[in-house]
Amino acid sequence: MTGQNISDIIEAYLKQILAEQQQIEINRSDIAAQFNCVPSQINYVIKTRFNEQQGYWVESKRGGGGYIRIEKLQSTDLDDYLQHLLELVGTQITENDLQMFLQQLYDNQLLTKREAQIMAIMGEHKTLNVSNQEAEETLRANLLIALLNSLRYKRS
Amino acid sequence: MTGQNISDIIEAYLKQILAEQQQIEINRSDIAAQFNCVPSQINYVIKTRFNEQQGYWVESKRGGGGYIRIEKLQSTDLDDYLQHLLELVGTQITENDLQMFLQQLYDNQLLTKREAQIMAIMGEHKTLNVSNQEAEETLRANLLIALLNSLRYKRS
DNA sequence: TCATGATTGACCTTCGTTGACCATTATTAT
DNA sequence: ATAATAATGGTCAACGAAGGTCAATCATGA
Repeated sequence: MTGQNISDIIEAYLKQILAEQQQIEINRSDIAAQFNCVPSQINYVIKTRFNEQQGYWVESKRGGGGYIRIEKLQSTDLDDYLQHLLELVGTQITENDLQMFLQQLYDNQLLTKREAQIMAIMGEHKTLNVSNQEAEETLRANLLIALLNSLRYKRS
Repeated sequence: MTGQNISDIIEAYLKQILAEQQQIEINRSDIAAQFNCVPSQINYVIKTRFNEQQGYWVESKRGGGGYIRIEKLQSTDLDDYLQHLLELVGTQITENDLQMFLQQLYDNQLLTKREAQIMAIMGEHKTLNVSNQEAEETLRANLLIALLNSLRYKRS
């Protein structure tokens, strides 16, 4: 939202295209030149903003005629999709990770905005208020897993 | 009341902007420099004068292009009722207690059926999965308290 | 005096930026 | 064919740029 840094601007640029295109294929050097940054910054943007937790699939090829392709994942089968997310969660997640998952669920209309906000608050550090960080992340993962499972089985 | 100390002055400054703006995004160092104080004083002001109890929502990001965003919340007309519920919660609650609270909230149309269901699942024994029963009930109370507080205000 | 709130600064965590070096693929010269 | 070379993208560690935490200290009013 608040694009002060280059990464945010590049993110916005790519997402604007992806809003209409489903997938995009870029040339790393070109984009880097266009936004006046080093090529590896593109990797940073992709890693932090277009990962699987956020619902994107990335493929690339090196060498002459190389490319980076970013694809917006769309769920054909709901159950497969949720199961896939469940696998991604693992046993521990950070507050930021949770944020990404919730955003994705909202984007895919599996949660309302309010539901996502409530879940975000449930997963906040200050809400959980446990001393041990490991325990906190485990607990947060448990909450998300329970949510995903509930979306899987109890649809109404 | 009137600003004798820097904290009051910074508070007044921010609230004056928020009187017209609904939300404000600041750069901690800039504000600190502007009021000739150390950056951490901004945190102090926010913590003591812009917390959730006082109807504000604060988000921040570190690193390059970081920010602190303060959002003014709109209190609902059911604030008194929610405060009353908050007093009832105490520090620990059982799964059954949680059920009753959620039913109340649903009956009063403060939660949708789905939202209540999600919250119930969050508070389940098997979701929280903590060994100690005291800890479990404390945690469950924390979740409910966070929910009630979030319902007290409306984000725009 | 003493309790409470305000101020300060040392140290920490997170996020973004950069560049050196690496790996893979396509093209061109032999 | 094979070997060099050019054209891509990938990784990673160092550094810089925010904001966060916490405990010590100071100030003030009851």
